[in-house]
Amino acid sequence: MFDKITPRSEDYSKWYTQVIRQAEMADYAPVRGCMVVRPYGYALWENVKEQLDVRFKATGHQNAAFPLFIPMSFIEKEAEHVEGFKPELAVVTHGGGKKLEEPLVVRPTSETIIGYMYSQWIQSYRDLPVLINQWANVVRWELRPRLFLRTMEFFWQEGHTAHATHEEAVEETLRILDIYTDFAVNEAAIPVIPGRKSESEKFPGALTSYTIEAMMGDKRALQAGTSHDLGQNFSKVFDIQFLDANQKQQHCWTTSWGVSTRMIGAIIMTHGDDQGLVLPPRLAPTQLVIVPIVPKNSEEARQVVTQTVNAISETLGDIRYHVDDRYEYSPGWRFNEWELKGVPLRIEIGPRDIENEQVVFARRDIPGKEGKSFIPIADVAETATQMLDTIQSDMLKRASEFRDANTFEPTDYDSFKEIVEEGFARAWWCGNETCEDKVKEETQATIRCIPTEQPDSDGACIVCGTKAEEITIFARAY
RNA sequence: CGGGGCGUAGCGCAGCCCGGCUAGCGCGUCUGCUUUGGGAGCAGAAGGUCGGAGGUUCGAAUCCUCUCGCCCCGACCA
Repeated sequence: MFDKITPRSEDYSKWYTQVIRQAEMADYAPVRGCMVVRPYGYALWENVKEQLDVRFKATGHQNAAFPLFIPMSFIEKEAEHVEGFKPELAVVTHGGGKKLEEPLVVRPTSETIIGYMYSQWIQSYRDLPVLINQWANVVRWELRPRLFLRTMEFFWQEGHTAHATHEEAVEETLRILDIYTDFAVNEAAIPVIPGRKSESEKFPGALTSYTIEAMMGDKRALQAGTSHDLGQNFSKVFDIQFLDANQKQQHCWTTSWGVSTRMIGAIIMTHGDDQGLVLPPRLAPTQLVIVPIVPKNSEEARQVVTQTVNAISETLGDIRYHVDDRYEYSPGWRFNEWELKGVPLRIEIGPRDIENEQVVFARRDIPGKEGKSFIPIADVAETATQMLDTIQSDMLKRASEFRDANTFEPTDYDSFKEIVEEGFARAWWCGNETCEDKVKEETQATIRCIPTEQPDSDGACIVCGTKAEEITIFARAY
């Protein structure tokens, strides 16, 4: 049933896979590169979905569903888009036993088919903006899959909007980036850096791509969400036009944005430790687990424990709790199981506690004795609610400190090259692609983003030394 | 596609180099008894087309040929 988990320091990648499988988040499917999201992993994903969905709806978006299949010719319409996605397409050539007239692409993303529909739905400036999101699965033929981070089929939300002006589209793109940042920081307890992608890293077909970048436990970067200003690139090839108030035909300005099941991977790698998962209380499927401890030879003691557990449970209100009364497993076994699964808070209740009218609280984010405390039975509900909040904010604090401690500001290229192996490098960049390529070639690090927040001053490019206007985050990425 | 590793019980592995009795071990499962405050103990039991095909041989998990699949590391990527 259980194996000792490989410590992160020994082999981070092994640790990651073992945690996912042993905590029953996901399993490998019989098809290469595909995964099965198991109930525990899916419950976490549902909480992610819910929190994002609430935010989308609060900003006027509606959900809809578009087809899984896209005519090949659609993908080929936008030059950069084809070039970017062609290598990773899954293509259906046969259907119903016959060769198809035109091959169908299994959607890798839906700008094209949604753009096609928008061209039919939008006639007038009065139809704008169109603000639609879809929760869907998409397929990209990845060469090197990794559970949650990069699977051939993955689940995500993709928002697609159309606007009358570029200003509005930019505003929308940045509004979503704010939503993603807010979600990552306040729900997932992941500190992220919002910013702009470089030309070479942007979405194929976009004018500008924005991203939130996070640092994982092995100090590598992970793109946790993206929001794209598509300009008029898609509206021109799909003919999404409207008549403005001055009776002039104009092309729409469109955006697209997405967060995927990769977010689960980000949560695992930001917070997990050598005991397993550590889930942020706000997203954890189970926030609190109660582990009753009973002696088998005393029916009476057993009943007292059960009654106390029941009484406490009734006071817990909105807390997502679970009582683990599998007495066939020893208490130690159950403790370890819930630690592996990352449940933020555990309550232990045995006869000894009941005598003292108290219970034991154990915080998942502080392993061992330091995370344990005795709480009077009467105060359980109130303390649990407070402690979950504390755990949530402590997790964010810890992750932020870790990131900051591993973010460096090198001043010359030699130290930059060393430092970028060890974490994030914040450095000036002249904006020139040759400098970007040189870094990539010599260090494997890429430009993760040009942060939205910039200092007032100018500087010298870390690579070529010429005048640079923007501070840039370089790092090795997933 | 290049480099590496692995397919033997539900899971993890040994056996293979050097062919030979009935294919082992650990975990899990089932039964019984004892246990329960950090992954319980004892006793018993069930569980196998050795990834697939072909070949060599009196005899193949083991040797040869072909084949399928998966994992890890690189190039591509949310």
